[in-house]
Amino acid sequence: MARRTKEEAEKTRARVLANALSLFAKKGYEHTTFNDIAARLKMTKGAIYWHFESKQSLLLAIIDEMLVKFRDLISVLLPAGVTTFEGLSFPVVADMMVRHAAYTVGDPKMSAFFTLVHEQIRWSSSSMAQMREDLLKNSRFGPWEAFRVAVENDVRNGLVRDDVDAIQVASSCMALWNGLVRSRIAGFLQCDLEETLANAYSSIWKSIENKGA
Amino acid sequence: MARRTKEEAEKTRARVLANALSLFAKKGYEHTTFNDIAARLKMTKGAIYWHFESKQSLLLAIIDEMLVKFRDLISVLLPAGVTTFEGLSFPVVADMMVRHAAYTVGDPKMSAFFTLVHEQIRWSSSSMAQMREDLLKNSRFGPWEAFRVAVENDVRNGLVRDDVDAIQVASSCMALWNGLVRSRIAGFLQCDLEETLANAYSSIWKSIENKGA
DNA sequence: TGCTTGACATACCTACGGGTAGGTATTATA
DNA sequence: TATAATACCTACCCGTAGGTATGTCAAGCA
Repeated sequence: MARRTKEEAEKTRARVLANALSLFAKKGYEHTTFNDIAARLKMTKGAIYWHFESKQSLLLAIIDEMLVKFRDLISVLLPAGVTTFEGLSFPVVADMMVRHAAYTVGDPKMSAFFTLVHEQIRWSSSSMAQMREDLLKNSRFGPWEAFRVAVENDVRNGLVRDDVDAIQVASSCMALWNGLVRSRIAGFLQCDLEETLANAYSSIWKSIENKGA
Repeated sequence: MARRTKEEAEKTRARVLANALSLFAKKGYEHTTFNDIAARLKMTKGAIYWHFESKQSLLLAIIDEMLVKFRDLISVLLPAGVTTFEGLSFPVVADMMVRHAAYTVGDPKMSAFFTLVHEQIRWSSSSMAQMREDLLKNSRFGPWEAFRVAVENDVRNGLVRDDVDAIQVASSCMALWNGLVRSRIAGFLQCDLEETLANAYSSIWKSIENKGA
């Protein structure tokens, strides 16, 4: 076989990205070789090296692609007309995060990405330092900040008691989210994700809301 | 150097176990070589192979050792005179798990083990299947079951509303525990672990307790 | 005292995985 | 239509890590 047309090549690149994500998520980043990916695509290692200069740059391309998808999803989840997390109230953010969880486990690419990032990459490796930073900013701090800001807003507006620590609440909410989504994707969760998460967030809300107001 | 006495050899074995755990937790199981461990102990690879027939059997020995420690800890955490989880109430189990968390992050070996198990081992590998099973039974299902049984007891005794789903509550409690302890060990947690976990469990308790009783 | 065995050290084998050099046929381009 | 760039394939290099075979010397025992 020989040279393909430009759009065919673009398709090939996309197939490499998709199949690499799926394999990385299933077998682990370090235990997936270019030969594995190539075999699945009925191609050779060299072909992949033509599209991506190194294994790490392939991973980076996957992450970049998914972060775009991630940001798109966030903006879809925001209430109509709203473009930032600023000014939202806790129940709104909580509801967003419940739908976020539902979408994440429902979309194969998203749940593969979640698995990849949370279970199949050794972030402690020094070569991953930069990537780790980027991801941390985008995917972890985003929602965490949203919860924190929401609680702070609610305290200011008298909706939440002023002895409540926003950082504690945000940390708990994210721990719940990550923990439940993880168990769900790993197949351990014995109950309904959306319902469980919504109930848990509702418990937290009831315990922090200012009932005097 | 040549042959050591029997007790010296036993000490050597223990040092291998301790240093391997520490290195596995820091660099990852697969990225720690026998040479790494040996170098730290000022020994050679061959010496380690004398004590452990393979890398996996070394890991297994570490896990076995820590699971014993784990079980000891559980029995220490149980109220005086109590030997099983049966018959306990939710607040008691929650308090145990808060202290469990505090102990885990406070003990270097325990937190290294937690990191190893949760972040530095690719459980999806087929060779890990058996080990995964064992661990699942011991460390994950244990506390989860404790929470579930406690809620069921409380429902039976009228302490908790009978529309509460014990499985949902147990899953949320474990997600919180794992998520918060993880962030804490990874250095992300911006608030006090014990206080945050206790507050979160308290929120859950308030939302499920039978206030009519 | 002498032989065996235990507790290592040394040197090696082998497989594998990331990456590269060079070829090749096609396709875009002038 | 000649030429260059493209989209791959084939064959290879090389470092590394798990594992092994063998050497060595003191401890322990008869």
